[in-house]
Amino acid sequence: MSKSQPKFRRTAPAVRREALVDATLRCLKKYGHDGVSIRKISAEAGVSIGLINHHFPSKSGLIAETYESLARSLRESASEQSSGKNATSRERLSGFFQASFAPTLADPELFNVWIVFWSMVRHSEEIRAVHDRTYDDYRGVLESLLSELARCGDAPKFKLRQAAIGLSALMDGLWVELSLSPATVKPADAIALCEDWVSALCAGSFARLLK
Amino acid sequence: MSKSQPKFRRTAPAVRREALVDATLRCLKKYGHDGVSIRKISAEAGVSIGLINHHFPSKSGLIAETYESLARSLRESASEQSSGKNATSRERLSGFFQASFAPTLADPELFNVWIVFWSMVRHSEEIRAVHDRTYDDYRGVLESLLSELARCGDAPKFKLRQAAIGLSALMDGLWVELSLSPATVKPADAIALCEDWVSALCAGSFARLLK
DNA sequence: GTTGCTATTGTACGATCGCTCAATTACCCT
DNA sequence: AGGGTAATTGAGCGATCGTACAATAGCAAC
Repeated sequence: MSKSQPKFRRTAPAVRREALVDATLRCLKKYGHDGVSIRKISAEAGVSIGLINHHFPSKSGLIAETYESLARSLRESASEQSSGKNATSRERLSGFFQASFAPTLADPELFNVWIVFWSMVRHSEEIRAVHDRTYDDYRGVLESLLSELARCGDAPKFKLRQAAIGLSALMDGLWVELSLSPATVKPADAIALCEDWVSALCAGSFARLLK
Repeated sequence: MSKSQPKFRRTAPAVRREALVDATLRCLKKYGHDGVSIRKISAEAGVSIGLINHHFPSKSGLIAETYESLARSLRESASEQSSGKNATSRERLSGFFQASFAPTLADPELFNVWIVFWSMVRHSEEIRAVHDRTYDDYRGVLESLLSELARCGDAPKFKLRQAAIGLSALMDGLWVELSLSPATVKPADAIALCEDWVSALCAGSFARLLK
């Protein structure tokens, strides 16, 4: 009966915070909205109930940080597939679509996590701030990809921001349908619809987007 | 001190159930996910805690019926604006867009209600059944509107189902963005993007949708 | 006026919730 | 080796949750 094992291990706050954020993400995937629970998250992380409030001011603070972390992770995953050096702007967009609707990102579990964040935007100031930043960044990525189209002469001049709003809406909507109705909508359908949308943009078929 | 007022009034089950469904909808609008509470709903309806479980087998049964009721209501609202007798198929689609993004339907409160339903699709069999039925109906309305386009010769032959999936995704996504980022996306933008999408469809610019 | 049916009430129960805080103890530093 | 720091624990608080169930009472039928 020697004291071979310490009861717990002290960890640098930054590391612990990240571990708690990871556990939160796993909980949201597993339980959906019911996963937003200090008790479930601490159990998932293998720590005591009290530790979370030592590292985070409140539950919503932890959720907000998880939102921020996941958004960054997804943005990086999708972006790295659209950053080929020797690719045309159109090919980069295709890569972005492929990555966005690959099983890793178009995952029903991830959708459920996102739903939890969306449901908190209206009532939590912290979450809304993260959402606004996240959505700006996302639209910015799309604007950047679309602006290359116009610059390379592949498309007529169009209203960049409105186009990005439209494309992000199309992608978001397809992502929702993929997650909620996987039997009806397939990833290949989603990609085809996005490709067609870009083709129509290049063809100048979106009259109200031209300038 | 005469017993002028009865303590409560007995009501036909069908009427009471409808009143409870209405109260549930008001609660979801007010409190979002926190509104999914027997106590809050019964307070909103002005009845006792126990009455709900007398008329509904469980909480999720009540939510499912509220989902069904709201979906029907929204579908009817949007459809009646697209049923002009002396309208072209294109005009009917425009009416559908106008109605769908009017303040009454593109309401952040309604979005929050919808989010609650979406968040329950994965873990509740009852809710999933309602979702599947609802989404089929919605896509059916769009397919019907789009099929007129082709029939009237306003558009080349295209894959009806895929087109409906694409248009419903675009509309859903725009509806999400309108609700979550009302400062960035305006109803007029949403309508314009939908109109452009239909125009591109009529122009045959969606190569992957043609057949 | 009386009876019967049942819609309705409201208490009770056990579970879970977020958060607090004093006690504990792992680990770095000298 | 031993002391100081602070990461960690876990019991406890008050609140809320969904559901069960026995008691109550509105209302229609006779």
